[in-house]
Amino acid sequence: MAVTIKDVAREAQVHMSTVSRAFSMPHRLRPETRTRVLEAARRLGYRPSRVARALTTGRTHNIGFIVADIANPFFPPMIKAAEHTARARDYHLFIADASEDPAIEAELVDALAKQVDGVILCGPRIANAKIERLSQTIPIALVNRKVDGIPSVTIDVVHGARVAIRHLLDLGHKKIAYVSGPRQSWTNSQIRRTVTATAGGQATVTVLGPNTPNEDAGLAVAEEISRTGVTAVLAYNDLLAIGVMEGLHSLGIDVPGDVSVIGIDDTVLARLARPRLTTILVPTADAGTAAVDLLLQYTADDAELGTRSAGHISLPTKLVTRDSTAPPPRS
Amino acid sequence: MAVTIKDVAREAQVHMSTVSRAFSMPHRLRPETRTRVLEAARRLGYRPSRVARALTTGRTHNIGFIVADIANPFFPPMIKAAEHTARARDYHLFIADASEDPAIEAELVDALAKQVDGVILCGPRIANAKIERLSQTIPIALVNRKVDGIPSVTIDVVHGARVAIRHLLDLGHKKIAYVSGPRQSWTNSQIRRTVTATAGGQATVTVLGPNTPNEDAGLAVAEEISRTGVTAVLAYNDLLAIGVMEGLHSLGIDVPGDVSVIGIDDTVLARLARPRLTTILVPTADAGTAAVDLLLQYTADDAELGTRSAGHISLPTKLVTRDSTAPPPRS
DNA sequence: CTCAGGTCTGCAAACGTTTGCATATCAGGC
DNA sequence: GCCTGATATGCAAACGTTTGCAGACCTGAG
Repeated sequence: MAVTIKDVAREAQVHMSTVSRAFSMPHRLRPETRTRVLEAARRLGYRPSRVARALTTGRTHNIGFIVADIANPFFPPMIKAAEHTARARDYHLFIADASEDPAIEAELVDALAKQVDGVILCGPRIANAKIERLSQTIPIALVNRKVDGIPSVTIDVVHGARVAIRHLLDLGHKKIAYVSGPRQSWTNSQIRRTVTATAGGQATVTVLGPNTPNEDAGLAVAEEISRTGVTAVLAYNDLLAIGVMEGLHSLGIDVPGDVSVIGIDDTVLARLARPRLTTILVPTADAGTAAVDLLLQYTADDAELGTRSAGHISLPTKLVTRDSTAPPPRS
Repeated sequence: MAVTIKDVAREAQVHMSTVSRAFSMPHRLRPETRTRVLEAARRLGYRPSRVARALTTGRTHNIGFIVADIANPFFPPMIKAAEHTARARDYHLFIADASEDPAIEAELVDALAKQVDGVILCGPRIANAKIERLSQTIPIALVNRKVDGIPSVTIDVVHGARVAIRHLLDLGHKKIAYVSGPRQSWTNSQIRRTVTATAGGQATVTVLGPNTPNEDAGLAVAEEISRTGVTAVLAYNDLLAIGVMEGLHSLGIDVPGDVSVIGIDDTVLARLARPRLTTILVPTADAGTAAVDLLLQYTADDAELGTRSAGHISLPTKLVTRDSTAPPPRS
């Protein structure tokens, strides 16, 4: 039914293989033949079947993109950027949502493996060992996780967290809470460590969590925050931070008058929330683009010869000061 | 390198075809043989190649999902729901972002056509005629557009808009503006028509636009709003509404004191914005699920026999009253 | 014991490409 | 006019499945 290479061959009075070459190695054809073929193809509306092509070449020109939660506003800009760069390189993107579940995530990699040239794991929740095992099967690139020998783009959240905490210290806060994210998140442990290290002797740090990184969890943790008596909160992401703000508000606690709140990611929400959320800007779109390029470069290297070079890119962060932070109340 | 059906056949001492049948028609095998094959497959970690399978069966078990703008918070919940239901039916989802551009959208359908069983167009920007033409090539399902003979899920935005306008009329507004969305949006024209019809003689309606449905466009249109002297605004979506609110705010115009604002979609943003945005709830996740099911049902019908039944589903909307609407100022 | 009918499994073609190899064509040097 | 060496195109196998067809085997009835 669909028009195949054979139809074009007949139309252009050449062999299939010539048609094939007209697309994949045009310079090997006599100009005259080439245009005749291309013309015939155009007339018939021929599009090569990527499926058939994949079967012989072993390259699907597809990429799998697995995220922890599509609905988390952190991801869409990244997905969008990744899709655009992939398309510019003539690749298509499979997308899959792992629902913050390591088992689903691993299963998705396996399920996709046979029809993609590589997989990008965004904010993976699976263990390093498992990632290493999976990457023997299929090229993998990582966002927000660093594993030796595997291409990855990380975000310099250590710097971000340090700046955030310094900002709070400068304002005079002595009791700070870190509202932790998911246990399996690499970013989360990076932040936690940085927070305590940076606060040093200058402030006490309470860690609350782990939490699912959404607004509801933030709401739920607000009560605990009020009990600890801290005057400032850094949250794993904007969603949690916003939940915390709502929660505190409904407890009659003023932000930033009584408690300062800082988020991470600088999603759309941060600008919209009231008070406008002070947060750490994370270049998610750049991360998406970089991940695709890193993966493609990795797959282009010759695996047989073991010449694969796992690139690594680190993206900068910066503090965006808005209205949710202020000096602690004097008491 | 990857383990194929042949390896399993050798391991289980049967012919390839038997292995194939062990997966696709297990009941046709002697139980003993079946378990022997399945066991061998498990031991070798065999996964059938969807690519090869697609070549013979003509079914890829993939769906293309094309949206106008991934970063628009209207879409992620829909994508998420679509991906989950697709997966539950053993399908994978290609995602593509058309950047609000009809030409790109059409090109994406063509590009994807050869490796999917069908395409879902969300908020298509292409003309009906073009959609009809494309759907001869490949099964298409529509979200937020209705075309004869093509499965679609629409959202009862007519009801939503009517209720929104009545709400404004009830509050006593006499001069209302509709901040229009993209020209090619079907939803947009539905709303515009409903707004003027509902306002009837009770209020004057000014239409502002068309606009790209994002915050910046809303911001830009605020000035024009203040010039028209309207006391209430309905916007094509939450993004525009929020932009409008910001814009009005920076012009020193109070919402809802001076001007009431209503959005559409009830995205996360609506709850977060200050004042909290009155808006029309749209069940996006349901739409995603329904679209996948409609499409699969449509592709399952036998095209040769012309027995395809294009299902149509309409989803209800409702008004969510928050803080951005109030009676007009008495002057 | 034979044979019909059913159940199970092997055989090989087909799906739409790509690609190494073989063949045909051609230009140019002698 | 013949040979050499490109250059251009055809040929056919291969990629990993599925599936219609056919052969092998078995059961039970006559």
